[in-house]
Amino acid sequence: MADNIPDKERLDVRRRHETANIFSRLPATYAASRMQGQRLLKIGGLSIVEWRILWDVLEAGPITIRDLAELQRADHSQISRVLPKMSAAGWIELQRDKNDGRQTLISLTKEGVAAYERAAPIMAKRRAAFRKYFTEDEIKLWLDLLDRFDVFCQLSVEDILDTE
Amino acid sequence: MADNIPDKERLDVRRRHETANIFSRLPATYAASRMQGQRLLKIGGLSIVEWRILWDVLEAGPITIRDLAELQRADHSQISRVLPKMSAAGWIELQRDKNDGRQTLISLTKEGVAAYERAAPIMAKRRAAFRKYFTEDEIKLWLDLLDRFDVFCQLSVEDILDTE
DNA sequence: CAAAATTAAGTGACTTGTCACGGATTTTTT
DNA sequence: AAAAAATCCGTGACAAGTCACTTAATTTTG
Repeated sequence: MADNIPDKERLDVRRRHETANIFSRLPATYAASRMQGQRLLKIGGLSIVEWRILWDVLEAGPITIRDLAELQRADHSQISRVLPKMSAAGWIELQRDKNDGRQTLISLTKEGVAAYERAAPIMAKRRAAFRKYFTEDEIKLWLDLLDRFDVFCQLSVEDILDTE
Repeated sequence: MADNIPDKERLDVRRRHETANIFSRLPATYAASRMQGQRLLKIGGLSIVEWRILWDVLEAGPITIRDLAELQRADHSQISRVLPKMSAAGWIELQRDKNDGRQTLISLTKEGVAAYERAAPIMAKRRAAFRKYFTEDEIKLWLDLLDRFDVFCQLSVEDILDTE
């Protein structure tokens, strides 16, 4: 702690360390991406969670909450919590599955499709802009890193403690 | 919507699309990483925010809230909010900067160093495990992608809408 | 077939993260 | 030197995400 190195330099050193640490970078980068998404979706009056649901239901619906959560690699509670609001807005219809009474099937209404279509071109432009910043190969490489990182993140506390 | 493609296949198609979409992957991946971090820090009785603060203050302190936030690329409010609790726990000392009365200088107490040292070896093991999953070059490449993605995320709504 | 185990969904409680705004202090401009 | 602008920090309000627990329904097992 009580080094003789000037404060300014210790700050710079620390900044370089933080910059080179993937674990430090991820939260900030994801937050920035999320904020950008929120700003873009605000134009169409959607939240991120709503947008994801509309898109997935449009492409793969009618669909259960469970399957939606799996598609989005997210906890089902996140979806479950937003549905009443989306239903009240008239975007989706919820109906109990006749074959399996535990499940709820989500389908889009015309208003839901309209809500989707308000946001979709904007989000498509975002992806187009993204592809101007990164080549096809770079994206593939990145996805591969994410695949492997997902595996790493499944390591349990014991796995980590047993390292080395 | 009313395609003739079976539901199962549409789900698979959608899953592949989600899997290949960086914007879809980031939230899940970051969430998984954060959860792993939380589980590891729980052993030492720390939250993520607390851990980051302890580490940065140890390496670069005494330091202001502003500088801490900049190091972590996070909003100052996140740090500001946790400090009273950490001060009450006896880990840090807060004192108003004599040169600039707006600023608060954060420094570690002995108990703060002890709290850091309870978590540090565990987190070091995590980074060691991480380096077994990814080579030095891959990490460099990933950091470069993140650097460029950060630039992309700074694009304003207008920038995005002007695309193409 | 009854009992036990699993699964789907809803909900409470929490963490991590942002933005916006106000009050106090410092710095810059005129 | 006074006025204006900028900066630091605290706080309220919110979004996105998790886990743990409950209830209801279905499947599996004995």
